[in-house]
Amino acid sequence: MLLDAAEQLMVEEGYAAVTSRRVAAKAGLKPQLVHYYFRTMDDLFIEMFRRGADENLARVERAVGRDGSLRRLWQINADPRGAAFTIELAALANHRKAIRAEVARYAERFRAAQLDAVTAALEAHGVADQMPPIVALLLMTGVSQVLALEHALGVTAGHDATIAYIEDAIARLEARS
Amino acid sequence: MLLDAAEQLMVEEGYAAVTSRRVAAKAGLKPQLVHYYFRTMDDLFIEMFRRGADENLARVERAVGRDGSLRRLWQINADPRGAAFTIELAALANHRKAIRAEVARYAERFRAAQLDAVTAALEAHGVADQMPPIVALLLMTGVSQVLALEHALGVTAGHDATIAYIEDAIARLEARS
DNA sequence: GTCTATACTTCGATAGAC
DNA sequence: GTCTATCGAAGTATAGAC
Repeated sequence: MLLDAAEQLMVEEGYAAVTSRRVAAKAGLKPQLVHYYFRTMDDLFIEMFRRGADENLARVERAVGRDGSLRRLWQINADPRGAAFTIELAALANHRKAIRAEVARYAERFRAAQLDAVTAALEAHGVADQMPPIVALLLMTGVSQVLALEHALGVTAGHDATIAYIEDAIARLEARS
Repeated sequence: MLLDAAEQLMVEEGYAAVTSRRVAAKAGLKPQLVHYYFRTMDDLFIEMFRRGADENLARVERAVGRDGSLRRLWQINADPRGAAFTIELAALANHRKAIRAEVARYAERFRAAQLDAVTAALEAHGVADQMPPIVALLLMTGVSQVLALEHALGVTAGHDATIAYIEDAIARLEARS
């Protein structure tokens, strides 16, 4: 309950709103219980992140295990849920070193899980020599990230055209084989 | 002096560290002067953002005015300075609506300034029909953003390959005409 | 324009009863 | 495991002297 409350607070009002008092209030508990279960707020942040990261990683690995197509990978990356979560997390990691180490470790695992699928897909379509899989993955990650960030800001010019372009490119690639 | 102090604090320790007491201390002044000059902390944040945004926009417009090549645009976007600033700003905009409106307005002006240059460059190379300029711009923005964010986290796998790929792609495009 | 003084709120964290 | 009580620090903001 406390972790749920903390996650919700962070997405809705930013990491600065994740205080022992407010987290406890949202969970209907007393602030002291936050310290009872997590001792410090840093501990709570780390637990909150780990829980979400593990879920997300498992979700990607399951999806890729069933269907490692570029289309499927793009769908996973393009999912705008959690954009606010990602942004807050990046900001938080920027100046809490315990969080930063945790996020960096996760980012590498996440990247590796996706890279295998991208490599296999590009090789299957016979274009792995034209673009290194890691480059394709970073391009895909980057564009989905900027779309999510701008969407959160309310700036969406060119988004539909970009999504259409990428989906068309994937379709053309898949039609080759 | 207060705006400099605020900007530095935000980049180094996050927006939560930008308090009247700390900003004043860094500037060698009393906290009350922050309120004398900006009344509220929201006002300070907005002033701080406007100053940086105007500088940045002018810098891009100057550069594009002199040399609107894709190479030049990529260099501007790939500049990792201000990555931490961007991340904190996005997080801040996420939950302070006064800031959010300001950031959104700026994002649109910034995008427009670059779009003109990308459009002209793609047309000059005769490839504007293959990829809409707005798509090229969003791809470029996205990849430079993800590179900056990961760099801040200390995750840099594939970065060199991606930069090399993009620079090579630009070189091949420019060699056509 | 800068200072002292101050009101009021919220924060993290702990002690100790039950 | 949950409670009451509490400490000390830090936050925003204002009033008023100089």
